[in-house]
Amino acid sequence: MKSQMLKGILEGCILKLIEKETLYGYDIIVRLKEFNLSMVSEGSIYPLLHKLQKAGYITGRRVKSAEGPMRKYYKITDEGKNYLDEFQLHWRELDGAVNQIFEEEYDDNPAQKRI
Amino acid sequence: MKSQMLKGILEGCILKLIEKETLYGYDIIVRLKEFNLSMVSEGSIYPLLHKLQKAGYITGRRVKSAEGPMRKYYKITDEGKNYLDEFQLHWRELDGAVNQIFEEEYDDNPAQKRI
DNA sequence: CTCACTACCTTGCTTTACAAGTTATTAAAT
DNA sequence: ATTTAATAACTTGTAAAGCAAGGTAGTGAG
Repeated sequence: MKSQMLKGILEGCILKLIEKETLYGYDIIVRLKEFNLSMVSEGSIYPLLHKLQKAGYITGRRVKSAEGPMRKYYKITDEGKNYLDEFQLHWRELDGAVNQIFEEEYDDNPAQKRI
Repeated sequence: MKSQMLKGILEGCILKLIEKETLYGYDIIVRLKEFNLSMVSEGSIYPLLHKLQKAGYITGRRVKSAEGPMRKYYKITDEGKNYLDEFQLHWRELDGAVNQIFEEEYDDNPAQKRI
């Protein structure tokens, strides 16, 4: 997947993941990779998490881990939920517009092409 | 629509529009607005067209117009078509990933939630 | 003791997008 | 004749986004 396609969208995705369940940064990276967003790396995620926290969309708290250094768990705020709703609307608009532009023709029977 | 969601995607969209038919910059802006990509403006489009031309993905030629100054019509190249195919693959991946993350639960009957 | 995995963070760079301006042509309105 | 509006292309300066490449540190296995 190309990286420069992600601008702005990554923010919404990690906010959505945090909305579903409280997560820490490293875990978010692992999960995004599971969703085939393979290009996301720590240099993208951690600064974004700090930005979201500064904006008041998430809150973080440090928790000791038995398997490594301390984890910083993030939780979404009410403001964050509002922002996420907005993002979702914008994403749907963008998604619809781009898919409309790239819409395929029905080549197997052009005469009966659907409208 | 929010503007910062567009990074990278705008490029693919205008390349696709040029693939469908030879277009000039001003017309591309009008068409993108018709697709509800209302935030696109000249400051985004013209530099992008120059970048695409420099990369060899499109070629431009100036044509006189009866309704105003000269138009610069752009046509996609074979290289541009290859690049567009790549873009389309990447877009589908991104689209699938994001929609999976934002997938709604089937609240009306959680017990029979689809897999 | 070293290696690998986990976990967080920062610096510096490139790319992207866009607001706000400029210039110029045509046609309609004043 | 002059202003206005629409058309059409372009540039400058700025902000934002993403990421590679580094660093630091804890845990556990070999």
